[in-house]
Amino acid sequence: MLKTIMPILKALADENRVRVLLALRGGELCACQIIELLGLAPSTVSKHLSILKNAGLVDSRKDGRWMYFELSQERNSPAVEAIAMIVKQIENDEQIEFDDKRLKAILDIGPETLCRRQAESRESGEACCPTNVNEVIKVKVRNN
Amino acid sequence: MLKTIMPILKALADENRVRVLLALRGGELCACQIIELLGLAPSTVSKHLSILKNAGLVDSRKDGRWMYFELSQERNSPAVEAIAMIVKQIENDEQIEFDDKRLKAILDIGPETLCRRQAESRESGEACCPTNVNEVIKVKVRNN
DNA sequence: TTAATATTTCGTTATATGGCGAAATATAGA
DNA sequence: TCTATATTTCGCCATATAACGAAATATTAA
Repeated sequence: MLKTIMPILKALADENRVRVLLALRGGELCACQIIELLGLAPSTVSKHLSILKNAGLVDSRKDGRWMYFELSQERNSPAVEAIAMIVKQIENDEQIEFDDKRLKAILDIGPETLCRRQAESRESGEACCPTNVNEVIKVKVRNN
Repeated sequence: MLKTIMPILKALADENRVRVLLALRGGELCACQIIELLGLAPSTVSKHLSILKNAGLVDSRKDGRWMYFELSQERNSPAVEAIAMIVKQIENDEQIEFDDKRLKAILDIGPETLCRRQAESRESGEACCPTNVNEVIKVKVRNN
């Protein structure tokens, strides 16, 4: 049905949302972990996650103060088919490999420490670390 | 690669462009036939077609004054995989069945007659016939 | 060559979308 | 209960996008 697949296709039309879906390949993530991965404001990431959820691409569960998101598990749904199609095409992508590495580091910290650090950096007004390959390249160029 | 699939995903995020892709299931179509199907201005449709082409979703060939568009035939390309995913999910859609019926009628006319009629209706300022199911429903409601 | 015409390009406008910060909400812990 | 805090909602702004009509382009036919 067009009416069900259009929200899915619209949700997939943003690079940051696609990065979220691919980050969730390895299993569920807490909102603060996704915020850290993308390096965007919490309110922005929350909006992205609600778009993914409304399209049926992700499910969420609440655990105390933390919200966890995972890829939709609904078998043969248009959403799951769409995710599979993207995952199949995304091999050897520089940005995604970069995300995967950062994600490992983020997962090592654990949500509590991560959230505390995020709160500190917000208060101090410090810039976030680069979260996509282009930014890294820019930083490199600037340092030359 | 994100850099190649993002243009594809962005191209798919518009309902009119998805309708074009599905209309092309049955084989190539002339620009004027697609214009008639969507009921949009030629310049608008031309833009949609260039977006589909730049994303690798359709190919085009020129035959005199006519431009023909067809689904990309590149085996195992991300674009073709994406189209296959959509076609698989789109069974029994009201809008698409409606488009398929209109398309048959449009194909019966032939490009020459069709283009002449389009030129006439542009000069006279006449409204196009409804080209999506919602418009048909609206017209019905208005006539009650 | 000139006129007609199918399509594209360009400029404009209205709406949609992505981003942020501030405020609201909900929950854990003191 | 009161405070801290993880997330969402809201309001705003800047940019992106879809639509149109007019003008440009390319090709056929006279």
